[in-house]
Amino acid sequence: MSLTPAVPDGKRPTLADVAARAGVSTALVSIVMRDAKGAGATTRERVLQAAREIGYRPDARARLLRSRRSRLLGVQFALQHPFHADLVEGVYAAADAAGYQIALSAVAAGRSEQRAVETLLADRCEALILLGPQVPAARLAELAGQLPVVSVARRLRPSGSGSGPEVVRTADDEGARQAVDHLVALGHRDVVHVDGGRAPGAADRRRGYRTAMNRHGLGAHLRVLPGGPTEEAGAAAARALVTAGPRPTAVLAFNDRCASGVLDVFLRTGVTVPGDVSVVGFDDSRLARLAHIGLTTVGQDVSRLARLAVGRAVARVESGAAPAAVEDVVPPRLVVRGTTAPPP
Amino acid sequence: MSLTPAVPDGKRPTLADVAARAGVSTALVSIVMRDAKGAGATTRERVLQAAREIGYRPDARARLLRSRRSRLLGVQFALQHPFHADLVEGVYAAADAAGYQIALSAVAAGRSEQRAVETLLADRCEALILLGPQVPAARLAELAGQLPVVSVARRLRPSGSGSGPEVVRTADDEGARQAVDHLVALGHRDVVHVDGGRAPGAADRRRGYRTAMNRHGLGAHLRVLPGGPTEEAGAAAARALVTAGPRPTAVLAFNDRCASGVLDVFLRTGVTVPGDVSVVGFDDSRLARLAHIGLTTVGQDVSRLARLAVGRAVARVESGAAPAAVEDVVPPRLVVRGTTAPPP
DNA sequence: GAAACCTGAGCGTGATATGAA
DNA sequence: GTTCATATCACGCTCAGGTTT
Repeated sequence: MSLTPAVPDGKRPTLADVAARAGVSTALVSIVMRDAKGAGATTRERVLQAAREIGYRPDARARLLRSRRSRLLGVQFALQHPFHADLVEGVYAAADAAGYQIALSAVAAGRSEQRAVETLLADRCEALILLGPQVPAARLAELAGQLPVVSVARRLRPSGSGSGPEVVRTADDEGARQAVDHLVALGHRDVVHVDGGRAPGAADRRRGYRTAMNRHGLGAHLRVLPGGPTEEAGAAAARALVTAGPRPTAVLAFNDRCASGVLDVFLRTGVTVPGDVSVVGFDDSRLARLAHIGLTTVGQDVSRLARLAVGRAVARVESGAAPAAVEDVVPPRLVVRGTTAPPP
Repeated sequence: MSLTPAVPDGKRPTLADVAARAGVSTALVSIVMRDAKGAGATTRERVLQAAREIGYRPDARARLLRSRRSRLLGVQFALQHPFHADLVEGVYAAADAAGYQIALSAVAAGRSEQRAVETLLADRCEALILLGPQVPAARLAELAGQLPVVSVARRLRPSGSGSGPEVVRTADDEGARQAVDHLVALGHRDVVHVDGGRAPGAADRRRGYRTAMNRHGLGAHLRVLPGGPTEEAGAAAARALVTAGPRPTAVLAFNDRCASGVLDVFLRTGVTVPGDVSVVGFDDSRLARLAHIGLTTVGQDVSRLARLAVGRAVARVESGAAPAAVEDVVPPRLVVRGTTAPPP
C-alpha cells in the first residue's frame, strides 16, 4: 500500500478521476463532495472511498469560479502587530462559525496596504475586513463602492451616501478615560500621554485623555508627547521624558507596544516602574499579559470585535443592503496589573 | 464622474466586458492584461483605458484554473510567533523577487496545522513552505509525495526515497554552543537549559547545550528543565527554578518567548538579571530586540532562511527533480545585549 | 516573415434540466 | 410523486492555432 496518490500522469486528481474509478458521473461526485442531497447512501460511500483512494481534493479555485458565491472574506492585517494576531485568531473562529472562508493578506515592510488589498480583490473576496487600515478615508470609501468593507479599530466619519465602509471599534476615548481615572484614583496628577500619532484610534485616545484630565481639574498638567504604535516610538518619547523636562509620575501610552518601549527606556535609565513612574498600555495584547512586567492596560474585547466584524461583513454580503448603523462600538475594560501604583 | 465602476448588472466586470468596450477580442485583452507580447501599442492603450473605466480586475482564480502554472506558494505559519512574522515578511519579499505569489494560512488556537495545510492544498499551491511544522514526520513525508514541501526550522531525518520534504534551518546545536561558550567565557559554570520540549529545533538545541557543557568539562552541571516555545512554559520553568533546588547562575532558554517568561518570573520574585542570573534567548525576534530588557540571544538569519526556503520551493517546482542536498543549514550568530554578565 | 489580431477549446467545478427507477 | 443519477452548459480565463495585414 502506497501513501502516494495514484494519479495517471503527474496531474492532480479531479472529479472526473473519482467518477471514473467509482463508475458514476462527475455530477454525482460533485454532489457527494459537497454533501448535497441527491445521492444514495451506498453510492455515496463508494464515491468517498474512491476519492480517498486516489487522494482527491476539491479545487477551491474551480469551485469559486463556478459558484456565484465565494463565501470568502478578505482580511488585511499587519504582520508585526501582536494585537492583529489576536484579532485574526478571532476572525478565523467567527468566520468558521458563519460558514465562511478567510483569505489573509499581510501588511509588512515592503508590502503596502494597497498591495495587500489588491491581492484580496483578485481573489474574489466577497467582503473586506481591514484591521487598522491606514490608507486615506477617500480610498476606503472608493473601495466600499466595490464591495462591503469593514474597518476594524479605525474610526471613520460616517459617509453621507450610506454605502461607505462600516466600522467596528473599541471606545478608545472611554478607554483612555478609564486609564486616567485609575491613575488619578491612585493619587497621580502629572499624567503624560504618549500618543499614537496618526495611527488608528490615536485621535480618540488623545481626546479621551484630555477630557478626563480636564474633568479631574488637571488641565494644567495636560501633556501629550508625540509617539506612535511601535516600541521605537515609545522608547523615543521616554528618552525625551527622561532627559528633558520634569518627569511625570505616570505615563499613558498609546498601546502596549508603545508602553513596552517606554518601559524599556525607563528600566535602562534607572527609573523604576511602578516605584518612580506608573505606566499604562492599551490593547491587552499577549505582549501585555506575558512580557516581563505585567502591564496595566486598557483591554479590548478582541473576540467580540472579531465577531462583530465578521457579522457585519456577512450581513452586508447576504442582504446587500446598507445597515441601519454604520458603527459598532465595543466598551473597553481596564486591566490592572503591576505597572501602576501610587506616586512616590 | 463616478468612482463606482460601471457594471451592467451587479456583477463584476470580466475580460468580455473590457473586450466589448474596447472593440477587441477577449484573447487580446488577456494578452494586454498579462503584459504579454502580441498587441499593438495603440490597441494596448485603448484596452487599458477601457479596463480602467469599468474597474476591471483580473480574476486570480480563473487565471489559475486555466493556466497550468499557478506560481502560488502556500505558507503555513503560527499567528502567535513573532519569529514567524519575521519569516513571513522575508518570504513575501523573496517570493516577490522570484515572481511568485503567497497564500497565507495561519495556525492558531482552534485552527490546526492539518486544517491550515488543507486550505493551502485546496488553493492549488504549487509548493508548501511550512514554518516550524509540528505534525508527525510521516505526515510531512506523505504531503511531500503530493507536492514539494519545505520545512523551515524543523529538522527531519533525510528520507530514503529522495522525494521527501526539504529542510531549511538554522544550525541550532551550533547556536546553543555559542550561547554556552559566551556564558562560560563570562565565568559561568551553573548553566541551566530550559528546553523547547517537542518544538522544532528543541532537540538540536538540547544536544548543542549538552555537547558544549561537556566540552567545557561542566558535565556535572548539566541540567535540562522541561520547557516549551511559549512565555508560559518559560515562566513555569523559572518558577520551578526559583522555588526548588539550587539556583543556577545562567539560563539558556529555548527561544525568546521562553526567555521572556523566565525573565518575567525572575523579575517578579526579586531575582535580578543579569546581576543574579544571566539569561540567553534564541531567535533574535523583534521581541528580543525591543522588549524592556535587550535580550542576549542567538540570532537566526531570517531573511536568508526565507530566501533559501523560497528558492528551494521554486527550484523544485520548476525543475521537478529532487535536489542534491535536502537540507540548507544557516549559521546562527550570538547577539550580546543586556541580560548576560559575569556571575555574582 | 513577422506583427497584430481572432477563433475555439478547455481548465475543474456547480447548477439546471431531464430521465430512469 | 420521490429518489437517484446523468448530460450539458457556464463560470472567467489562457493558450494553441489560425487569419489577416
